[in-house]
Amino acid sequence: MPRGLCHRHGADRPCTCAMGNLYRFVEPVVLLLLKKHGPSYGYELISALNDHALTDARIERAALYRTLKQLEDNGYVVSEWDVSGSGPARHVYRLTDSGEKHLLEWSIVLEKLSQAMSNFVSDVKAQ
Amino acid sequence: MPRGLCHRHGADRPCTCAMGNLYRFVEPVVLLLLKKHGPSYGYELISALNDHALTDARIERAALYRTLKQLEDNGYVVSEWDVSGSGPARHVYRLTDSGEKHLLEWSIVLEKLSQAMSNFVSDVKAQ
DNA sequence: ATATACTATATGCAAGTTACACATAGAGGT
DNA sequence: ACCTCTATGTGTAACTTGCATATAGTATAT
Repeated sequence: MPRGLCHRHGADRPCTCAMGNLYRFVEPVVLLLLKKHGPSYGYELISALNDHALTDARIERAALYRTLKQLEDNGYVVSEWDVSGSGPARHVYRLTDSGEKHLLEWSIVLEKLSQAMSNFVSDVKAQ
Repeated sequence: MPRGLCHRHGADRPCTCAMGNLYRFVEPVVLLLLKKHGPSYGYELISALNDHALTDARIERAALYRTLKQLEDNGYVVSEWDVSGSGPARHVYRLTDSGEKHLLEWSIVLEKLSQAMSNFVSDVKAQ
């Protein structure tokens, strides 16, 4: 990061920049974007990702490309090269059935986590 | 972890075990416990921590001791040694004013994150 | 006496993660 | 020739973490 020092938002307000990329939940958001908008590629996903991200941190390109590779290694997406358009070839990823299941699992995990966080916040406010 | 393989819950249900310790939000939960129950020490905190954790993952002792040290390095807690009881000395931590502020910052971050996750879950269900 | 169980704190390390920088390359405009 | 935009990746030092290990005080049973 380096952790604990945010260059983007400064020291004047709390932000999630001190959390790692896993904390930014890149994986589930990519899975959802692929489900909602169909097959896509890194360069296109990066802007959508920053619009739909769960935290206020900017998603690194490097993190996204590595996440996509990892998703493919795990069988959650499959990819092919699109050389039809002009400009550099696009590495296009498509969600698999396994990936859809994985998205639902993420949904369950995040629903519980959301509730737990909400309870935590109430607990803090009650003090 | 190793990430992506949960030995505790098996492969049959989604869990948060594949997330790292940062994901388990050890820091804010420790801060809240110290605020609610007053000064405490690692061995006592570890069980309370596992009861109040935001995720279903077991909090590692090593992670807790390192978190406590880090909190002290950042001025969010101060510590002293309690040698009054029987048994080994206890490293007792107490929340500082700065630590209370930090807890409130965490609360803001987690409130936003909770809402974002909740929206994400609705979005998944809408598909 | 000695074994073992519980309390309590902490470090060592291999494996994994990440923020930032860097490398590569196609196409279009000036 | 040079710049800009599109597009995909890798290199690496610094950091994080899961698991094992080290240390040590006290109590209870054998």
